[in-house]
Amino acid sequence: MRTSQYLLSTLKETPASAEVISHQLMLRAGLVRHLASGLYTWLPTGLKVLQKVEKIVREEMQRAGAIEVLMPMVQPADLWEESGRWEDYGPELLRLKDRHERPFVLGPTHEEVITKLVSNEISSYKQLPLNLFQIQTKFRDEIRPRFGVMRGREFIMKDAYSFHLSDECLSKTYQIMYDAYCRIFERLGLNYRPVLADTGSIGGETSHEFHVLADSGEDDIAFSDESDFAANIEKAEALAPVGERPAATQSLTKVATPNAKTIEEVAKLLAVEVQSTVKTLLVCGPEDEQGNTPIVALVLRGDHQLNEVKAEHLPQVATPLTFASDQQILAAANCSAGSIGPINLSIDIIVDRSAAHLADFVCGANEDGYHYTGANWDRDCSNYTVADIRNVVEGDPSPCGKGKIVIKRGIEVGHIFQLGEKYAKAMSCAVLTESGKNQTLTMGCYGIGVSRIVAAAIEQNHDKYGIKWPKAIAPFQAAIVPMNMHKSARVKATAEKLYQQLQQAGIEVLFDDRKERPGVMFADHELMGTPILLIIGERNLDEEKIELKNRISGEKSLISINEVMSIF
RNA sequence: CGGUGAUUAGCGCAGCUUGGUAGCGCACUUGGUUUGGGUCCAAGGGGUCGCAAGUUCGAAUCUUGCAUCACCGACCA
Repeated sequence: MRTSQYLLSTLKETPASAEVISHQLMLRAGLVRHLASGLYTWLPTGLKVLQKVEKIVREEMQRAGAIEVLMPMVQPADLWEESGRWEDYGPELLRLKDRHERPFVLGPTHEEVITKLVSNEISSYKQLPLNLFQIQTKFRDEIRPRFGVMRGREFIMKDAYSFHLSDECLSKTYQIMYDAYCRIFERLGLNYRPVLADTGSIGGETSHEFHVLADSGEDDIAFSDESDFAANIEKAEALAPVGERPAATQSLTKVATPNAKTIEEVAKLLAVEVQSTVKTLLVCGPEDEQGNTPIVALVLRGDHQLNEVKAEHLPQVATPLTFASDQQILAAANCSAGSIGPINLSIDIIVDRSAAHLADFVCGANEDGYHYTGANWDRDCSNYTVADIRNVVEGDPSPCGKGKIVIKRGIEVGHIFQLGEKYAKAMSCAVLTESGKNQTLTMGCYGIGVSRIVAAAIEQNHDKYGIKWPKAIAPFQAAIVPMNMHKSARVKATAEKLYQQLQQAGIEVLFDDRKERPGVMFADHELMGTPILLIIGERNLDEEKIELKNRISGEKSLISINEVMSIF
């Protein structure tokens, strides 16, 4: 490709709306352009990268035995009513009507369509197991699209769905997909980790996320510093403190804490450690038959944070987690937020394992402006249950039993689930078994955020000059950068000849034939992250040499023109 | 959805307080200059100032409404 016939579209200035580095560089290097909130056009260079990612994903999926299909992005609403997700999915599901006023959705995912397809096409156990995948545009009407293509509303995803007669068979395919995902991210050249994950609204038991490690990631991942353990913080278990709870030594005392509302203020006022206080959060429980919403108290140690996902798994807590309103707090605790405590509270009380291990702690007195000191479980408050409802923090013992927790940020680029029968049951996806019995299938589903990978790769591979693409996904393998070609016939002839040679060898090379100053060319190619620059100048031509510059290592070397082909 | 802020040339911004010919830098075009790290000089093209209504002789500027975009959003018990 010659730059004179290409759309480079590099920018010197960073558009103001780009927050994270990958978004800024994708705009500056001419990979994408913003169209509307969460919607992006892929320019030629960006599309090349996207297609390389797709190619690797496709090859590895095929190698793992999955077969490619392509399903519509627009899907009839009745499919979603059949699965129950028309109600469950919420406003992220974009709903629309055709000219006949028939309701449709823009597919945020394709469980319904694939399950329908398989239930129509497959009727015998002999046709199983089956693993189908597609690379398709998805649409999710995100509350808050951000970070460019990292969290866009429209995005490209590889999604695969496997169908089985037994859970053993599903587990086997799940493991094959797990291994395939590892190969994919290795081939992409990314620093990634598989981590244990919550199955979320999709349901099912076993689930792993694949994260690219980067400070700008939106997820917190808990690692063990001594083992391979890694889990999304949503899922990482906080173990109960070891040993017996210390005995009570203080008596319960009500103290005035005027204007001290936050844990920090109360702890400071009473001159105690934040760790020896508890905070009490009031949340809504599931509605009963009369339409009343019970209020539930969640008690945490003062320095800990509530884990919403863990809380939502409790039967007493409504999903999605909803905090009690000021009126509900007043009705349930007879005080305002800031003075709530578990003692003499006549609602369900769920205490985190760490908070339940405290003795002589400080808590709200359910009276505005007062707290208790010297509070003790069982003696002062006995009507409670204990559960794991907090986020793990750095230094906690790892739930695997080895080492301590370390927390890093990650970008979720893959997620694999064992779905079970949820969709197969709802959509009557069954086959006849060997014994002639009708049996509902069990399913797995496996996603990779293809467009997000492009952004994640940049987050992990850049410097102050621009992108440093991993070799496997660089838009061009090399660029020819001639110095003052329009003045030097020798430089021009050498560049043209080299361009021919590289092209004939099937190497993707960008020939910078613009009449630009060297600095402009260097800056553009470094911004675009081309791994190898072939710099041709009068300076080295007498020795029949050109200069080689490696974008990743920054190394420069001289190489004989005849040897150029050998480096690819 | 709530809070905050923004919207003026392709991009980054000034002008608005105090209403009166719409500006700067980058990018773009032309000519010259320079040529191994984002040259310099000169001339030029490009705008219904987000949309609508109002106030006014006159609105980018004041008022109201709407739209779009961005940032923040249990963390408080």
